[in-house]
Amino acid sequence: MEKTRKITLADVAAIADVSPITVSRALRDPDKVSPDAKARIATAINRLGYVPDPAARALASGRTDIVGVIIPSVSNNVFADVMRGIYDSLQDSPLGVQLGTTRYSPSTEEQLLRVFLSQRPAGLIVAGHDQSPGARALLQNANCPVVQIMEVGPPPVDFAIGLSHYQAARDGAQHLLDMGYRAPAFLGAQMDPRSQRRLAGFRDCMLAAGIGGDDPVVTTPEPSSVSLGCRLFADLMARRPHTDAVLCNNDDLALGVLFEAQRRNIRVPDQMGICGFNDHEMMSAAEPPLTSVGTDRFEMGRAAIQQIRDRLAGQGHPRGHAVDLGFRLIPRASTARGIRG
Amino acid sequence: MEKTRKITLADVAAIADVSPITVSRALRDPDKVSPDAKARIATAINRLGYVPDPAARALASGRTDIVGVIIPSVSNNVFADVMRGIYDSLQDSPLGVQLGTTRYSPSTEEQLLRVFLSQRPAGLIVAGHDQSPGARALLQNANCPVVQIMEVGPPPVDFAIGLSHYQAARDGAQHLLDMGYRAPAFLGAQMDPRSQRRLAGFRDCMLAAGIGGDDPVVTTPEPSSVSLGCRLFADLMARRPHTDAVLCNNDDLALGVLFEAQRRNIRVPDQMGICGFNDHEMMSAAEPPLTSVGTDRFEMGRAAIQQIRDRLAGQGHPRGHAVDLGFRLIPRASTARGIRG
DNA sequence: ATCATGCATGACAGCGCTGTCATGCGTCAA
DNA sequence: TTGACGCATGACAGCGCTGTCATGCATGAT
Repeated sequence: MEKTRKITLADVAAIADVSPITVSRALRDPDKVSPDAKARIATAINRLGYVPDPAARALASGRTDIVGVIIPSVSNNVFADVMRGIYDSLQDSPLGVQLGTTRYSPSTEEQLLRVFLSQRPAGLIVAGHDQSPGARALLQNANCPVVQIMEVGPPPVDFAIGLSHYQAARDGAQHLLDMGYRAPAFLGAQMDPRSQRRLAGFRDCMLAAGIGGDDPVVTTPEPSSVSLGCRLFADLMARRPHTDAVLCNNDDLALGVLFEAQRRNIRVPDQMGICGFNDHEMMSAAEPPLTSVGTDRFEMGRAAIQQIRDRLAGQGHPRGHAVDLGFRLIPRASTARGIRG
Repeated sequence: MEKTRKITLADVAAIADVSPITVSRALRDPDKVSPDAKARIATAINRLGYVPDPAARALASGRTDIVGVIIPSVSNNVFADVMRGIYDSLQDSPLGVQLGTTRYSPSTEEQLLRVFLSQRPAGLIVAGHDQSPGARALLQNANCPVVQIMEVGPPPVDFAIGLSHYQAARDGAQHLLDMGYRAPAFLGAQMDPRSQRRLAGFRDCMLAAGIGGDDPVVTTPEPSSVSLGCRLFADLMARRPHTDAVLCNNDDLALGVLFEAQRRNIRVPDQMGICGFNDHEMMSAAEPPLTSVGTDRFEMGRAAIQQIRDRLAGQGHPRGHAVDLGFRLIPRASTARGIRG
């Protein structure tokens, strides 16, 4: 295979009969170049198939067009929706995404942050507010917009968009009580900080209602899955047979609970109420349709990129601002006790 | 906020009392530096918190540590598993991932490829073999390992790992016939090239069995979802009430079919057999558990990165090689007609 | 006629690192 | 003792681009 020499700005400049710097300007700031020169440059670029070298650009300008995205895990399908939002609002922008995963480890997160920052990113998107002190310091001093997604509550480093997981779970739990359930339990897998706060919301709701005594909580460090929902529900019923409803930390678990209940001929919603979290698309399709606390993951991703784009354009939300997207309890048949369909 | 000057190799070198080039070597090729110098350099790096500048490195060396990954869409949860495999085998490597999505458009793919290649990536992972001629030429001349994932069959540009979607679907269809179903249908959403080949496998199986006449295929350009599975199944039953089994193009659709069947009191598997594709984790958890054609998406991602790492180390599969991971039909209750559980 | 002004363009240096070649020194066989 | 060799280290130039400042020229006000 023939090794073709790399095509540079200078090659384009020679053909277009201008200086390299004019070509550079034509690409980055076309208004500053005469229409005539622009046309010649465009022709030359096409003819040569010139593509700018991002490394050289980054070195010379001290900036890149890369947005660093740091999430705990790609398998968690909450983040799949966030990523969709991110890619959606990346349309028609020169920005690219570099994705890193922390595997729920704060030290990995800090290290990743250090690597990403060394590339002088155009922006940074991180999940949550629970960084290590070192990571937080890095974010604080980052020379680019920083967006914390998923959650609002603690003061943001720069800008945050998300919801109160505590309140969302508390409302979900309250819904179970409102529907007449008297012994709700909580099912959770891989309890990241946001899950912890959801659990706290559940606990406070029960406390406020004067329901307590035994421990209605089953969690595990395993990653979430539908099968895990089946198993956790089985454990729960073995340990606490009088349970009449479950608030699940996510929709996968809720689906697993539904299947396991079907297997055991436990009638949903009459004998067992089920409420999920996030309102994944499948919840409405299930039989019976499953109640869930809806969150807008897509919008979190979309708005995060939008904020970065706005900031780069000198606009956007000011530093320290947070947007609470809220949540929506979506009551469905799985918690409609006593209501005949 | 105080603007701290960037820490460079030269700063580290000054403190460690060596020349910058020795620091550079200590980082990239430690065997070539004396233990004594290495120790001093390590101390200096820690003290200063030095992090190399990837842009400068890329410009000087003509290479980066970025692997470009080009997939159709992040929402397709097949790719979530692939990404898990990719991140898993990225552990303990200096490589990073830049992710691009084609949104199923060959021209977007070609453009993305051009952008990625301009960064001189360490490797490239692309989904499938159906690139535009231009994109294919770019891959052919890429100055890095190229891995085509998901599918094997056509000769790879460099290295390919995947399976025969035609054969996998054909076996799935044959399984339905083997279980005694006589009027199977095919349900598909967003028919990308791999889905097309699965459909072909289904059709050829039916043809070979002498089953035909009406058109047992329902597809749509919409992206796949569980709810869509419900709707497509409803359409199918309206149009072709004698259908007694469905081969679904993926597991989401299969789950939707199960729910819709439950809603209509259609007994699975006796009145309706259901077979999914990919064998997502939830299939075994469903009630009844759902038959599926299992594929190893995780391994595709894992092996793709491994191949790139091996190549960079001067090893790995030779150019032109392909690895067929195969598939496994996982028969479960959803197609166990006449067998009482 | 004169000069400040704005516009299009260009010259120059340098971003932080690495490829290449060169150097100094100790070691070992003849 | 001599020269060849391997090892650790260094000097130099340059990767492709952009920030900064400078230049040349036409315009319109004075």
